[in-house]
Order: sequence, then structure tokens, then C-alpha cells
Amino acid sequence: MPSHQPLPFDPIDRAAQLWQDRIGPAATMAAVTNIMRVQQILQSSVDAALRPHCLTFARYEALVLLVFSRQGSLPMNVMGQRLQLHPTSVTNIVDRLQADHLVERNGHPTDRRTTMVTITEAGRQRQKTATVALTDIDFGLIGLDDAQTAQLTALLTQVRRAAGDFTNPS
Amino acid sequence: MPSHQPLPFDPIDRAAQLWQDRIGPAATMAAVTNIMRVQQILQSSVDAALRPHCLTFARYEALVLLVFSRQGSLPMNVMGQRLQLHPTSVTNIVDRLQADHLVERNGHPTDRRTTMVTITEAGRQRQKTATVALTDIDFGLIGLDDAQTAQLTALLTQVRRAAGDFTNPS
DNA sequence: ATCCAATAGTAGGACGACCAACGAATTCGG
DNA sequence: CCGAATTCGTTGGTCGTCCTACTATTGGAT
Repeated sequence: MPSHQPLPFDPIDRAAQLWQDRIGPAATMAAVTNIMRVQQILQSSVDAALRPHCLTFARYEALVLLVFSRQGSLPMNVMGQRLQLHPTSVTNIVDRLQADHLVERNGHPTDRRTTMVTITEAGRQRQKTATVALTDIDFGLIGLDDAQTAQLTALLTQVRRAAGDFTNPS
Repeated sequence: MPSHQPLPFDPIDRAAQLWQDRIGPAATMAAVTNIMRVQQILQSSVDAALRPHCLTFARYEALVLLVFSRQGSLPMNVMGQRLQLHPTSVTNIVDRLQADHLVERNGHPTDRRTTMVTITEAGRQRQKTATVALTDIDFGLIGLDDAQTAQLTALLTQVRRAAGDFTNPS
């Protein structure tokens, strides 16, 4: 988390009040700012828990994706689709995982354009220990009961669907 | 938005199902991943809308904060507290705003350590036009009705409070 | 009165995400 | 069958965020 000491008031709520007074309806702005801020909090908590294991959340997600795959191996572009990442971000992440010997790059058997990424045994091991570290802190998400967590997921999934993040009903 | 074409299924939901089968309870993981992804979508939409005005959301927020202040002027550290940003991030943002002549740096009258940031007339103008651009796209947040937006804000505010982001009831 | 801890801001570096542009390989249309 | 459009991955650059470390200033403790 940012090394701030907490304010005695909610800065987002205060900004929303001023916005309402001086500009107009502030509900959407408040929701968006909340998402931005909560993402920042979660990212910070998660990255702190992963730092001892030399991972970030982005790299951890990539490892999990590979562990879940049949052969422990996926093409770069498929990883980008599943993780919703730009191709250059995939390159960046795989570079660092490879430097830590957690994955390997291999050529695709038939299509010489595509690069296959394969998780190593060290990668599988690292993913397990990192998962323990993350579940220990509940992924940084605190203050919600099970029903509220489900509600949050439902609302955000609805936003993603509306934004065209995916097409089919889940 | 990322230049992906949408998948025919929800990658987050699919990952949650696999997680449930192979690792354990996945509700928290799914919620966290949803927040990360929605933040990314919103950031992308908002930045795209602001790009013609040579602004990013971070810099826009800084401008709004200054517009809302009494004198159009705040110390760097206060900006950091309100925007929940690391001091170095504030330096970065103010640097760029200053390079665009949207703000100025002035010395504090009594405390020579602190730097005051003052919005310029051009800054006020830019904030107005950028606000129009953002409200036109609803800040990128689509697919929710008013009640759901309020619900989302309430849930996220609860998370921030639990994380110690601020102390008092709103 | 002086030392010392705390505070304010900045510099440099790491990391993730994006875009623009590129070379290489593949696929498609005529 | 061959040229053009597409796909795949990478490089180089921008931006925002954070961290560590540093200087300057302030203000309290002794």
C-alpha cells in the first residue's frame, strides 16, 4: 500500500460532492474513481505478497494460465487473449519469467510464426508457493462477505460484457 | 480498449471454474481479477477520450482537484493525499502538466520545503473541455443502471474503508 | 542553543501497459 | 502460382506507478 496515513474523510466521496455541486451528476465519476483506487490497493497488496517469491500479479497470472493448460504450454497470442493483454505485454512478461527459468520459449511445430511458452518444473513449484501466499491474504480483498463478493463480481462482469470484453452468456 | 476481438466466453469465469476444480474456493480470486480487468477497460476508454486533449486520467484528476480548491492552488503533498498518490507520482504528473503550461509551481509563503501547485487559466479551460469529453462517454462505465452504479460504489467504498484508505464514516 | 528526527520534494531505476513500426511467416485472392 | 493482405512476435518509445535514496528545511528534545 502507498505509504500514506489515512485521511479522516473519504477523498473520493468529497470529490463527488464537489462535483455534484459544481459540475453535475457525480455517480458515475465516483464509481470509476472507486474502481481505479481499489485496483491500486489490490495491486499493491498482491504485489507485496508476491515480492518474496520474485513475482508480480501479471507474471503470477501467466503462470496460473500455463498450469491450467493441458500440456503446460500455450502460444503467446493465446496467452494474450486469455489474460487480456497487449502482445507487447505478453512479450515483456514472458521475458521476465524466462529470465527466472520459470518458463521456456519453444517453436510451434507447424506454424513457424508462433512461439510456444512452456512452464518449467520450477515454474509449477513457484506457482504453488505463490498461491499459498496469495490465499493467505485473500488476494488483498477484505471487508466483504461472500454474498457481497459475489455481487461485486456480478456487477463487474456485467460491465465487461457491456464493454465487449467477451460475447457469450457465462 | 485493447485491440483484441472478444472471446466467445468469459476468460475470468473460465479461470475461476478451473481454479475451483484444482485449487479451491475461487470467489475472491474472481472478484479481484474482475476489478483488475475493469480498471484496465476504464483506463483505456478514459485515456482514449482524453488523448485529443493531451491529458491522461491521472493528470485530469489533478486538474479537477486544483479547480475544486479555493485558490486554485495546493501543496504537492496535499495533492498526493487527496489523489492517493505516491509523492514521486505527484512530481511526475505536475512535471507534465507544467510542461503543458496547465499548472505552475510556486514556493510556499512560509514553509520553504513545500511547493505550491497553481492551475493556470489554460488549465481551467482544458479541464472544462476534457470534462465534456469524459461525460460524453460516461467515463467509460457502461452497462449499469443508476442503482447498480450506486451499489458498486458502496461495495468498493467498503473495501477501501476496510483497507484503511480513510478512517471516518462518510 | 544545538542536535536530531520528521517532513517535503526530487532523482534514478524497475515494472507493467500501451502504441507505432518493423521483419518474418502464413494465408488468401486472382 | 504469385502478389497482397493478414498474423505473429519483437523492438523502441511514452506514460504512470512505485521503491530506494538523497537534499533541504523544519521543529522538537535535550
